[in-house]
Amino acid sequence: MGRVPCCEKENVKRGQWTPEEDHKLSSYIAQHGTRNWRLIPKHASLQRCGKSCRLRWTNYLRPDLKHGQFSEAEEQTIVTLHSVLGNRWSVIAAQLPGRTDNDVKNHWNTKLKKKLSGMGIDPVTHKPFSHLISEIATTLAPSQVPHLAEAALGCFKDEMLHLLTRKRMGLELHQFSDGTSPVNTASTFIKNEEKDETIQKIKYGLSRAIKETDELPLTNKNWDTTGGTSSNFSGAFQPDAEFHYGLPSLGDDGDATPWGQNMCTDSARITGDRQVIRMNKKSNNESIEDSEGLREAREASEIFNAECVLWDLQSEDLINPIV
DNA sequence: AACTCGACCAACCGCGGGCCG
DNA sequence: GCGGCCCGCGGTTGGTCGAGT
Repeated sequence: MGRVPCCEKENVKRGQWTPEEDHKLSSYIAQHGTRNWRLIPKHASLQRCGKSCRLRWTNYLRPDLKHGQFSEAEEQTIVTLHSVLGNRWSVIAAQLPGRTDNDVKNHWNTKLKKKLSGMGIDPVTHKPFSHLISEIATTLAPSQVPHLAEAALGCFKDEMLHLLTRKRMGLELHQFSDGTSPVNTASTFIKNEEKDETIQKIKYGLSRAIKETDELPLTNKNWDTTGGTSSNFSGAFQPDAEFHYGLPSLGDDGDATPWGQNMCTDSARITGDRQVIRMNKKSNNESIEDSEGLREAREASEIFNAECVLWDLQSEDLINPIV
């Protein structure tokens, strides 16, 4: 049995709200409150369904809403809470006065996810991508290991490019040690003609790293999963000096957090938001899950990651209690 | 100048839970 | 206990704008 529609679709206007409609709704709510959304459009002479009125009010017209840019503090709060709560946007928004769940969700999907990816952090688990690779690698059968490099290239391209360009970025970032954000992104430092070479280096380095790791005794294959937020993947990832890059210690000790720094890489910036999501889904489904055993690895990884978050969350920091 | 493409965000959709008769 | 209604939530879509070509 289908759900009963919230209103008759025929006589209901949809799409963008006009200033007149906004005014009608605001005036009505100012006088009568928001007791029954189904009746509000009728009483306010609006050809909208109650649901649309409720959304318009809660997401846009409410007088206590903030409409400007998210501050760095707000962004950090979102990321911190998301690492604990996941996509519970309403709970996260409750900690940010003047922000709606829709605001938070949109900001996350359009900005913060890419920001984290550009910093080499998986926005789902809030762990460095390299952590995930290392965990997957430790669970693979030797015959499966050769496929990891290719799969990882698809899934963690941003991370790899970030690692490979970090030296140059580091030089540039030092110029902004006063806390201001650098304008240029990592990609700025990669000339187009260098990219092919870079990818070849990634392939080579990753393959060698995996190969060497596979030859290690089992007890040495765990590349630090002790809960630190910096990754020791670089420890295994050093087939030669040129490939010895460490991840920054992102926010775990309260400093050196490159939060205000736009570290998105090319692939994160030039791809449309919806396409990013679809690409990620595709690569997850086709590259990782196609390889049996990798799925188990991912599940194990999720269990592991559930216990670790990037930023410690103190309950006294919260505005509203989280249930 | 025209076109394309990505970023952004408002709005929609459908589901689930709570309340009430 | 059941069904209908309302509301809140999270995922998704579509329109608009601006930058790049």
